[in-house]
Amino acid sequence: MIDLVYIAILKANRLRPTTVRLAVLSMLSSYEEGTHFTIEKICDDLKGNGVRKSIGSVYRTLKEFEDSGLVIRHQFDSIGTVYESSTSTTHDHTVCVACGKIMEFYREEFDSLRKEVVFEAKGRLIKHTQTLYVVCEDCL
Amino acid sequence: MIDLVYIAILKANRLRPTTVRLAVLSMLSSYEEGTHFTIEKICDDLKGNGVRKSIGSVYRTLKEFEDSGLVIRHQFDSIGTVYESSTSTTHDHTVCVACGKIMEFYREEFDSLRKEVVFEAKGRLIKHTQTLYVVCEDCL
DNA sequence: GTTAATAATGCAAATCATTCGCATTTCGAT
DNA sequence: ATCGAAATGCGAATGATTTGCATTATTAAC
Repeated sequence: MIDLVYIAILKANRLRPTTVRLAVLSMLSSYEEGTHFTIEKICDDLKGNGVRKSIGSVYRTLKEFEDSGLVIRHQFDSIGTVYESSTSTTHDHTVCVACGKIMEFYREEFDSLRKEVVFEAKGRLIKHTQTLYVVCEDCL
Repeated sequence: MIDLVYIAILKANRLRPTTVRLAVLSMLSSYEEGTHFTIEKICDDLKGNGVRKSIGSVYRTLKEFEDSGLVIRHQFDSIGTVYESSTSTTHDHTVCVACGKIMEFYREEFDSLRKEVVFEAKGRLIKHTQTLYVVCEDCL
């Protein structure tokens, strides 16, 4: 994809198209959809492409991207912090406690139930997290 | 409650009944059911009772209690790490993003759905977390 | 009850991920 | 091209948690 697209994305989120943001954004879109990545991985991958950016700036950038809704941050037990590019579809995760593999699942019924719970509590739902810690098929 | 009971609980979990463990266990059972507390709070409360224990030991103790299933640890966004005494009923949480209040909810349907998801994935469910970040009734 | 082996404790230092301060550089509206 | 605002790199600071180790407590065997 060409820079113009990334520049447009950044501008749409009121973020100046700077070298760090463009580099990170371009790296993110090189990842397969549904990939879960760490800050470390981004930095390493950038380095692998000859693009050396300070880890502090990458932290700042990911936080901006999170605030803008471009990425979602997850904190999984015993795995730590990972990000994924945000897509239109909400989904929850399974994490294998044996091999660490992260997978996604979606069942509309969960959303309905969550809405009911929040409605009954007279609150407003902002976001949710649901993670199933499992031993995956391969590890059983 | 008398020490003998705490001693029995600890022994049942293959933990020597030491001063730190007894102090923490007794403090935990002084909390109302469903209370969510931090390591800090435990230490402060102990201090308030004239019982000074090193925070390192309290960390160790809570980890042991977690391993034994006596307490459950949660990591909530923007709230951090809190514990609660474990009860027989599983439940999930709502966290108010405005005031930080933590509440519990339970709907059997969630458990059924989770089992289905894991069954379909041919895995084994170890545990799960589900948190609804909301603006609570009081903060709306 | 003493004793010897084992485990727990306190303390401070170490770790680890993340944030921050600030001097320097880049951006973008004029 | 210019100037103020925002972004960057760097290393230092932070905060929560863990760890090493010397000291103390606990337990099981006598």
